[in-house]
Parts: sequence; structure tokens; C-alpha cells
Amino acid sequence: MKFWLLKSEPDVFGYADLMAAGTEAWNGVRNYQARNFLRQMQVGELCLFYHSSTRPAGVAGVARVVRAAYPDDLQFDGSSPYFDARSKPDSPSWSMVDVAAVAALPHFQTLDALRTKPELSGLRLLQKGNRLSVLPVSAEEFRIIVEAGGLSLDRLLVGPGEVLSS
DNA sequence: GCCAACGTTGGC
DNA sequence: GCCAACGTTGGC
Repeated sequence: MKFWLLKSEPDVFGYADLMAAGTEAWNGVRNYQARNFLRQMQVGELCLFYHSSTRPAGVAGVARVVRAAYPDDLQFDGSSPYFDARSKPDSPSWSMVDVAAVAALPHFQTLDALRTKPELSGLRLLQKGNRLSVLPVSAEEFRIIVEAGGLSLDRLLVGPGEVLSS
């Protein structure tokens, strides 16, 4: 079981939008390292949903992977900003996963708050120059963040596929 | 709006 | 393969 962090700009698609949608295709990732992480994701794994390019930036909620990596259809859509003319249908360059809302953090975890915790000093999100939109998070880091946010990791881990309310 | 960090592109 | 130019990300 691995844990992840997904970045999104809330002005474009925030955690509230994921809750409203229920499930969403996580498409448009156009960075090879991030793509490789997407391809490692397995159904049932949990993700922190991080709001970037906003004030304050921080973790807003938890999502679950509900479909493993499959070809991102936008790469073949000439009208999409994510179109990639070099990608071939028989060997797609880019992948997406489907994620579902699990629970909003009762207490939004700001970037500043994350930075003050010594146990999170290894968190990739906090490393200098980090720009990846999909990142791995250790189990312990994940636990610290969701519990600081007011959720129980043990409760999140029971009943995969089930949407919990806080 | 600024700017540091970093990925990608393309000429050579 | 090198590397300068350029575009993007994202915090502030």
C-alpha cells in the first residue's frame, strides 16, 4: 500500500469539486516523473489532495484511487491544451488514473503548518524546488498529516471504496 | 507581479 | 551530448 499527494489549483479544480463530482479522471499530467508515479498507483491507495497556487496552499482532503493508470484521452484531443501530437494511440505517452473523494480534512493543513513539523522534514512536497504534481508520501507522513487534519488513518483504511464522511 | 527552480527544446 | 534559451510552476 502506497500513499500519494496530488496537487491541484483550487481555482481550477479544488477538493470541493472532487466531492461534488464523486469520481474524477486525473488527466493532464505532462511530466514524465509524475506520470511514472501515476502508473505505480493501485486501486485502493490513498492520496492527499493538495491545493497549490493559492493562499494558503495546503492539504484539503483525502482521495482514493479507484482506477489504475490508463491512457489519458486528452493527449489525442487536438482541441485540448493537453494534446500531444507525438503520442501514438498504440503507445500512448501519457496516463491518467481515476480518483474518488474520501473525506475533507476538518482542519485544512497549511503549507506553513506542514513545514513546522520535524517529522515531515523528508516530505517531498517540502523539498526545495519541488514542482511535481504527483508525489509519493510515506505511510508515516500520510498518517501525521491526516491526523493533524482531524481524520483517523485507521478509519480511512477500512472499507476500501467506501466514501466516509467526517 | 516577481522570481527561483526546474523541465524541455533545439541548434550545434 | 552539451548547453543556452525558453516556458512553466508555485510560493510569496
